[in-house]
Amino acid sequence: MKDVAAAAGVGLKTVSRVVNEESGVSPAMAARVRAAIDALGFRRNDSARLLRTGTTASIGLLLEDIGDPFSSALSRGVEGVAREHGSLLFTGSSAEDPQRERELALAFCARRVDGLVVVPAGADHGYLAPELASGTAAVFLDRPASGLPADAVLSDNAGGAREGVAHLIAHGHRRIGFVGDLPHIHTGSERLRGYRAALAEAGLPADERWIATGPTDAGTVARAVRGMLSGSEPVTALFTANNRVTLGALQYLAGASPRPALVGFDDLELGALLSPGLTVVAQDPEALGRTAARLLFDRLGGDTSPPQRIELPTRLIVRGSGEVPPGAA
Amino acid sequence: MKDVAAAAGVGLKTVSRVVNEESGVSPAMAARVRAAIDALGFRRNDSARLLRTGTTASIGLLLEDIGDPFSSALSRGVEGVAREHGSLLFTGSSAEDPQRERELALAFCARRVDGLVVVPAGADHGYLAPELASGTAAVFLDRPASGLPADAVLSDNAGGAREGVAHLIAHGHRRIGFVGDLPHIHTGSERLRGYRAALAEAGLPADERWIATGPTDAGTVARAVRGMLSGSEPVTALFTANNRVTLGALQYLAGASPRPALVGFDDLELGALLSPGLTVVAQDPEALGRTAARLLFDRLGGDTSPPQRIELPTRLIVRGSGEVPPGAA
DNA sequence: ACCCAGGCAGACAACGTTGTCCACCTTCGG
DNA sequence: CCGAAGGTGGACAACGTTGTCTGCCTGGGT
Repeated sequence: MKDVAAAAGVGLKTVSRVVNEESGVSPAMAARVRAAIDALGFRRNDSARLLRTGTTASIGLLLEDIGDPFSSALSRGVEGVAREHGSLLFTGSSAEDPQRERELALAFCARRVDGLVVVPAGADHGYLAPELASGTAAVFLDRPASGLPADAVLSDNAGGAREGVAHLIAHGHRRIGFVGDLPHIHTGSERLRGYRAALAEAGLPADERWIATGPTDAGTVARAVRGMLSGSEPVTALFTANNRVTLGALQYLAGASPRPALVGFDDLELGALLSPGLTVVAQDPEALGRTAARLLFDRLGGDTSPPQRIELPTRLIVRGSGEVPPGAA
Repeated sequence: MKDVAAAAGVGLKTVSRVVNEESGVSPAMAARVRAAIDALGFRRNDSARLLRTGTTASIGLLLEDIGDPFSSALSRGVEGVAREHGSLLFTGSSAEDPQRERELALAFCARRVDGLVVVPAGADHGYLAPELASGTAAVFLDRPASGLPADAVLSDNAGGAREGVAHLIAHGHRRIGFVGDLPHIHTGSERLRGYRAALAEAGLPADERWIATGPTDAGTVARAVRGMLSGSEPVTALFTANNRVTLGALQYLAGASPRPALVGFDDLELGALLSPGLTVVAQDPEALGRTAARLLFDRLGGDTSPPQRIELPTRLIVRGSGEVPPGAA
């Protein structure tokens, strides 16, 4: 910028004025400065600008795994809103590792992002308290924060799971397996709660042999499903509590006959094209992302009302996998 | 930082030394400084630090659409490598809009990212020349840059398409439709080239009625497929040139009987579970992302060899959709 | 012709950090 | 006991930009 000023034979501040399109510069002078800018290939250094002005026009998005369809849909929602606000987006994946989550969140804060949207992996977010105190906004997404009063945008996990399981019960299933996340993951425990609620409402027992909460890799899921389908009282239906579990179960069950009925939480890209069709409890991850980002920018805009918890409804999409199985009832 | 120095009763530079774990500070003093840091909840401002040191430890990733499974897999690959290098990741989606791509790229550069990984949407990347000249590294991903000598990491689009179409020909198909991207998109035209090559090798004509290159939304794809399946010489097989087209075609064809044979470029999450199974030409998007990011960090590390074009192989995954259809041959 | 007002340009400090340089104090050897 | 060397802490400038303030110059009004 100094070079530009020298080249154009003007003062530093005049160049700044031209770059920022401030009034108070004669057209002739502005043209001369612009010519110098083009000649030198000058670009304003936004880092310095933002250091001076105190804002960064950027937010951090902390996901579980950017490669997962659910995360990437969240991401799309957040990005759209960030764009509307002229904000750039830092993205990072925690891979469900609390330590990694913390490192990334603090790295974002050290860059002085204006705000954070966090899909929490860890169990304690107290480490963010100093950051929030110093003015960084934060909204938690998909799961609430623990140990910190903060905004959260969630799906109706328990309600959705309950509806999905009730759908299976309505079709005559009495022995329904649940395969889901580790219990310390909020969405996993909420969906399990919904599962139990649906069984309780129907007066059915919740046999612990039919409940698997563990890692969601394909192997673990396959073992869990195999276990539930064998023995003296095999399940006739499965409720799979997230997209990875559903996928793992479908892969294991491919070609199995008779295939147990299956209802999954989260829709899959090709869900409608499978035969039999895949009934799911669908979330709208893009809307989740948008809602969280809007809330964040509201906070950045000065909204100081108490922390909110926004719960978005789920939607049961019935695709005909609820047939009464042979031997049920 | 000033406050910390005052609170600890030491000089500014001493605090800096403690924060950066430099030698030359007595343990007692360091402890006193650390106590003050904790008491005040101080965090180093990396923006200022990076302004002073001249690096930013961040790279920009410019995608077509972060919500697309292909893009998000690229993203995962890039993120992993960035993490290894201690770099943070700016992400943005161009939505195939050249203007938007340019805005984002320049915004990243104004933030002085160390480098860019770009999935190009535009036709001319000359606007990046000044940035590259001033030291920003750039690697193009999935499609090459135009009007700029720069590194590119691509899939073997033509070869993969050729293999996929040859597979259909080997199974007796003579009238094979091609549904793909607009011709100005590099991957689209390369895959079309591969399609034509396979036909030519087999001595088959390439009827323009069987070639559709247009937007890839479900409606357009459905219309194209319908057109190819009607008339006096309907196609007996389809080659769908990317994941969105494949999805659109599958949705349109759901329940159609007899379903034409289908080979798609890009694997789908549930591809193996469809019946009939979906044969695809699979790319490895995560490896594409990793390769591009590695190349970028090589450049940042001082590699000044001439621009490279790295082409990753594709892999034909046969899942039994190549049956000889009635009336073919 | 003179004065005042207003528009426009430039000097200067500051954002928060790090690199350079210097000064002090301690300690050890002669 | 003195001198020198080494180790430790602090003052200052600079990174590239913007906000504030001052001052010049021009034009119009009396």
